Order: sequence, then structure tokens, then C-alpha cells
Amino acid sequence: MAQEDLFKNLIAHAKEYGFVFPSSEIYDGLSAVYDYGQMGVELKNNIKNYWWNAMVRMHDNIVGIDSAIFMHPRIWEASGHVGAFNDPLIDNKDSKKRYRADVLLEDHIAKIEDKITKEVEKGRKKFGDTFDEVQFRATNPNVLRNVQKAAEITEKMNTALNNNDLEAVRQLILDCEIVCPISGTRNWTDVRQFNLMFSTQMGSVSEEASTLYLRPETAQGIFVNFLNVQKTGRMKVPFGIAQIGKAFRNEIVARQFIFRMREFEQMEMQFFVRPGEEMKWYDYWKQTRLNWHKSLGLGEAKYRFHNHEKLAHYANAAADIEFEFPFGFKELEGIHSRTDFDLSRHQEFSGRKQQYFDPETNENYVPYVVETSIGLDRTFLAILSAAYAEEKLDNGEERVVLRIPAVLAPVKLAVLPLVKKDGLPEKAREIMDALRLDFNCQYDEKDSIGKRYRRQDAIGTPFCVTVDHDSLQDNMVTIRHRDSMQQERVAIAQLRSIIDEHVNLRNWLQK
RNA sequence: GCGGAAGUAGCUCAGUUGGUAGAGCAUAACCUUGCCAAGGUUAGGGUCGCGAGUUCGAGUCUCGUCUUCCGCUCCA
Repeated sequence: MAQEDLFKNLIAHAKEYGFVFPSSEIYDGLSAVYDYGQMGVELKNNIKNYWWNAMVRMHDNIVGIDSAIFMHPRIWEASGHVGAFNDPLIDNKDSKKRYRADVLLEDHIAKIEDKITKEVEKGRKKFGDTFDEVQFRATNPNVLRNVQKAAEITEKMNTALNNNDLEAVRQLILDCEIVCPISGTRNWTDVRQFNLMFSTQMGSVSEEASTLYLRPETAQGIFVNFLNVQKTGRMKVPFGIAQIGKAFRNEIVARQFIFRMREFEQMEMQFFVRPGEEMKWYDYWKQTRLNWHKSLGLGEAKYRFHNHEKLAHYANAAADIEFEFPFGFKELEGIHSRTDFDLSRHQEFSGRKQQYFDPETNENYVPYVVETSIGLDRTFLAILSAAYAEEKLDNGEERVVLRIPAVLAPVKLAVLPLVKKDGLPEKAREIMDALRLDFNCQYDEKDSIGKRYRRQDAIGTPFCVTVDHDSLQDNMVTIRHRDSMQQERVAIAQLRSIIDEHVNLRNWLQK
């Protein structure tokens, strides 16, 4: 089956079995917002738990926090989001393509610089050994003209962008005679500003103070609490602060199911290190985080690194861990070396020192930061899409099964009486009551046993326990495994340890 | 936001030149069966995305609008 069809079926399956519902559906839905259903919330909580334990509990020097979504507006000026998240966009009316206006201009400037380079190369060929590049650049009229042109455009562009003068940006694009690479025309729309942060009002005090942003990333909540945690937790560099929480971005286009949403959840860890040691830790966390993903057993070939060539304003090294979704390899997690950008900026904007006294070196410094930032909803989708399978069985029948890693499965076991009479339901209830605090269990007595197995397959339950007439005599039951469909006969008294073996965090995180 | 496609039951979809809504699966009850979805009987569930217009009459025709999917930009 084609990947697109499989993805469509997966979305339908996610809704049909209570994993993900479109938000506000009875009111026609809300664009790119989704709700997690009764199965989805279990899976999501299990993912959070798996990550939290791997990061916080497995590392002596990592602790967690939970910071508020509302934060002081100045934080977003310091972080650069007020500036960097304002993209001036322009559309070409003929090709219907959208571009960032500043990128169009920068490309144009780059082309002029290419011309200069070519002119210099021409000169080099012409004069051979006697060629003096500095002299050439200072005298050649073509070079001089282009250098001046590039400088002029750059200056105009910066002025216009800094003044937020969108009309001037558009005029500059027209003056430069920039054409759309697709249509080749200069039929441009107005330049419009898109702010990717959601804003809201708090209280009714002074006007500037009342506009708040919904945080576009959870990281800043960690940075502004850096000293609180360091001092109260007596933390020593290197150490990390982890957080799971919602973030909000007013994406122009949010799409591909829960892959890109306007309200989403991140699992982030900021690791504070000595300046100069950041690359060592950057490499360490790249590998450590990749291993975490691989530990889920979804298939190692589904992951790859993508190293960033173009770095964000805060980073000196950045890589993505990409996952092979049904719609291709896409970013799942980002590992960024953020330098001391954030803490220094907060130091500057708040006027409070954000320094750490290192008792080993007797130095005061602003720590460098290595960030691991993973999309929870994307991880959810990665697991679901890797787990979803439409299988043809030996007997010619088909089954839909979610091969969710047992440690993350929403329901760990189903307890099923073979028939709903002769005291089997009572026996099954007894078993379920003994296990329900250890594992999330389901009881089902409706329909044939085969049908019930398939229902459990559809929600990814790794184990089904079937109670039959013999069970009443010998206290043995049948365990049926989701993936292999194999069955084995075990003592009821052993159920807890058998299932625990497969679903507990110890065995997953230590392998 | 722009272009393309599509919205009918929980899911997948029929619905003729306009004549007051159907199927399969799913769900619930009872019976039957007794280890891999397929037996019987019955029941519940839809103002056909929403709003106007044309018409005696609109799921069907026209316009608007909302939402979803696929491309363009951005990102976790």
C-alpha cells in the first residue's frame, strides 16, 4: 500500500480507537488542534514518563522543573523571539509562491557578490602572476560598482527591517528588480508581517505590561530559573534542568496531523557546561539522545542525524534527529549548542548576574548550554506510525495491529474469560483485580475470543490473558502475545512477574 | 495566506435527469459458539460541514463560509 494511504488509515485508526480526535469537532473543528483520547493520553503519559526517567532519574546531575506558560514579556525580547519570530513575507501573484522578503534580498545580495568574485577571477586570469587582488578590487570599475550596490541594498534592507517599514522592504525588492525564481515575474504582493507568537492580555494595568505571549518554547522557563535551581539544588556544573510542557506557535501553515500543531508539547533539557567544553557535551548528548530513541526498538534505520549548516541566532552547533515518518524523514528532536547566548541576554535584559562560581577552577562565568529538545506529539506520531501495521495472516485474514513498545502501550494486558458463563467471568475479574494497580488492564467478555484478541491488537495491548474451564481447576491461564500471536500456559501466580519483565522501565532503560 | 482535491452514521463509502437518506463494518441487548474478527434475532445512531439563493420540492443546482487533505514558507 502507498505510504499516503497508510498514513490516512493511521489517522482514521487513531480516531476510531480513541487515540487522537480533531479538536472541537462538533463545532467543525479547529485548524491544526487535536485532542488526545482515552488511549492517546495513556500513550502520551507513558512517553513522558519514559523520557523523564531516562533524563532525570538516570542522571545524578539532572533535575526537573515545571515553569509557567505565562512569562514576563521582556523574556521574549531577551531570547530574540520578538525579533526572530517576526518574518516579513511576500507572495508572487503569478507563481503563488511565498517567500521571506529578507531572504529574497539576501539572495539578491549574494548574487551581486558572486559577480564581484567572477570579475576578480577574470582579472586573475588576465594578469596572471602579476595580479594584485587588493589593487584590483580598489580600482576595477565593475567591482567598485557592485560593491557599492551590495552595500547600498544591505543598508537599505537593514534600515527598513529595523524600522519595521514593510512598504520600504517591498519597494527595495521592486527596485532591485528581483524576480520570482518560479514564475520569473515581478508581480509581488505587499509585504506582511507574521508574528509566530500568540499574545493575550493580562489584567488591566499599564498598556505595555498587559500584553503577554504564550511561550513559543519551554527553554526560557529553564533559563530564567537557572540560578534558582542551581542554588537551591546545590547543583554543580555540568548539570541539567529538564522540563515537559506546552508551547505555542502561530504557524502560518500547521499540518500533517499532529506533526505540526499550533499548540504542542515539548520535552526539553538544558545542560549547563563550562565554556569551551560545550562541543564535548554536544557530541555526548547527540549520541545519548539517539540511543534513547533506538531503545524503543522501532527500527534503527528509521533514525538519522541532520547537521545544520545554517545556524539559528543562538547556536554554534546544531543537529536534528530525524525520523522516517510516512511522509518522509522529518525532525523529531533538536540538539543545539546554544552557547551562553540565552543566559547572557537575560543577564543583560534583567540586570541580574547569571553567573556560576566554579569551585574547581575558582572562576565566575556564564555557563554554556547544550539543549536537547524533543517534540512529544511528534514522538507520539513516530511511535504510532512505526507501530501501525496492516497484516495478512497465514489463514488469509487480515489484522490491524499496533506494535507499540510494551513499556509504552496504553493497556498492558486484557483479561478475557473464554466464555461468559460457568464462573469464568468471576475468575477473570479476580485476576484483573489482583493486577490492576500494577498494570493498566482491560476486561472484555463480549464476542468470540478471536475477535477480542483483534480488538486488543488494534490498541496495541501486548498481552491477553485468557481464562478457561481448566483455569478453575489448575489456576493456569493462557497468555497470548500481541506480536507473535503465540500462546503459552502459565500459572496465575506468575502473571505479575512475567508481564512486569516486559513492561517495566528497568528493563527498557538499562538495556 | 495562495493553488488543487474533498466534506453524507463511530469507520469506509453508495445515493440516478432535483422528489423527505442507504450499505458493509463497528456499537448495544439476548441467544448460540468455545483460543485468533465472518452464527441468529433485535435495537440505537444522520436537520447529508454550516448559511443563504433558485425551486412546489435541494444530499443533488448556484453563491458564500468553515474544516480537512496535498504543495509553497517556518519549525519541536
